[in-house]
Amino acid sequence: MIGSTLAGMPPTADRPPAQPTDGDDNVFTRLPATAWAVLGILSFGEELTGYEVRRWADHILRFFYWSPAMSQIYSELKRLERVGYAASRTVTGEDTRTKRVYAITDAGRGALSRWVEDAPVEPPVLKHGAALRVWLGHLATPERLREIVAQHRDNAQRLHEEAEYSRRSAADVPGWVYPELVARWAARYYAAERDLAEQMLADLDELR
Amino acid sequence: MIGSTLAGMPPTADRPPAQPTDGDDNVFTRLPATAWAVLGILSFGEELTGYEVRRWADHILRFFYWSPAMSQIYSELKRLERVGYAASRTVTGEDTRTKRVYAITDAGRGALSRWVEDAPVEPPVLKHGAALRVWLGHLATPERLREIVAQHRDNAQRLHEEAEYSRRSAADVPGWVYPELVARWAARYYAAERDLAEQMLADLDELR
DNA sequence: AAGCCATATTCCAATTTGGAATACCGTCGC
DNA sequence: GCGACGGTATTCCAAATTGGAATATGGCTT
Repeated sequence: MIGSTLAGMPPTADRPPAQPTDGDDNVFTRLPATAWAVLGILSFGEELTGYEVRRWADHILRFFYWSPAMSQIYSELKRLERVGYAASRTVTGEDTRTKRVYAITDAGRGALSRWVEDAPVEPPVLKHGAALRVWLGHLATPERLREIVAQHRDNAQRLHEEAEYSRRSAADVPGWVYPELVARWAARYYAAERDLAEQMLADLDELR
Repeated sequence: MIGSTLAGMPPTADRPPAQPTDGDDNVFTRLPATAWAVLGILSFGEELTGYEVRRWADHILRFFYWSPAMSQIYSELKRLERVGYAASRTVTGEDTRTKRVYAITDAGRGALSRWVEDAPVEPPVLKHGAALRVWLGHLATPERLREIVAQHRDNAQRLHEEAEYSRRSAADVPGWVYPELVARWAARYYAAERDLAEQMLADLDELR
């Protein structure tokens, strides 16, 4: 028993529990991608309220990254301020109600740059409900299956158009080459998604 | 004040808080998609341990839905058993160690069928780290940006091949038409993803 | 003035994730 | 036959993340 507890022990016993890893990055740079996304919105230079950050995310980010939860945006902003990557001040116009606006700091810009440059390239996270349900096709009627895929195709088409619209808006703003580029990518992505759905429909029809 | 509390009240006040909605589905059918995914794996008929469920997920599901966390699989299995959609028994071969295997129940199959048939078609959830970073291209060197996208392209190519392999395996199993169909879809999806990355690279080059 | 919509923020309960920890078993080399 | 290693099997815990309700306030209509 004593032998086994000693021998079976993985080599964790001699490590400190928290493990601040390399000297390069301190604890603060270990932020979830969502934090970087929020900071990224701020990196375009404007002072924004949490509400406005959300709208930006709704306009552009949603095509390729995460649909925002209000609560999370606000908590991320607080965290970013806590680690010094963002600074906030309250704005109190006399007739407008007081609100808190956030801006990126130099430290924040530096850290964000480092993240963009250095973070490992991870495969995208995909949760494709329509595909999941076709996978379970043996439990549904062929008609319903078609409907699901057709509706997904229509969703993709709509998103394609919205991304295209977003691309055109970005094209008007000087210095927004990269947002425009990504919007173009997104437009193509959703067009592909639509075509894939169409092919899936054809495959489903062939099954009968 | 009294007037406002009455008038400003959204129409929630007269509803019971839990809201079991329609007579059709009871509280139990309100499960997260992950639960349905796990139940879906069981719906192919075999008795599986949590560990085996995970391997199935790794083989097929990961291409279009969620990469599994062990802990979650086990807790989902427990929940599925609690609501009567799965049943478990312990297996104790004399030389093998005891383990717990789960199987889908009739109630589970019925509920899963209803979910596949009736659940609303929601747009896929996408978290595309590479796109996020290109969007922040103004903070990185063009070289590094290229590297990120190129690496993403290679990832996509690899996933394309793996999905293709998965498709071929599924083709051998009788009754796996739908898994095969979805694997084919996944293979195409990752091929498209690879091509989109290639186009993005071309766009990046044009920028200079 | 009432009602509604957009702005702005907070709170809470779940869900979901990631990963460490803990076993046990087979086998391969020695 | 024993020690190391890798695959099987499960549990636990701390965070991260989500969704949505709740709470305001200002501005615009009607």
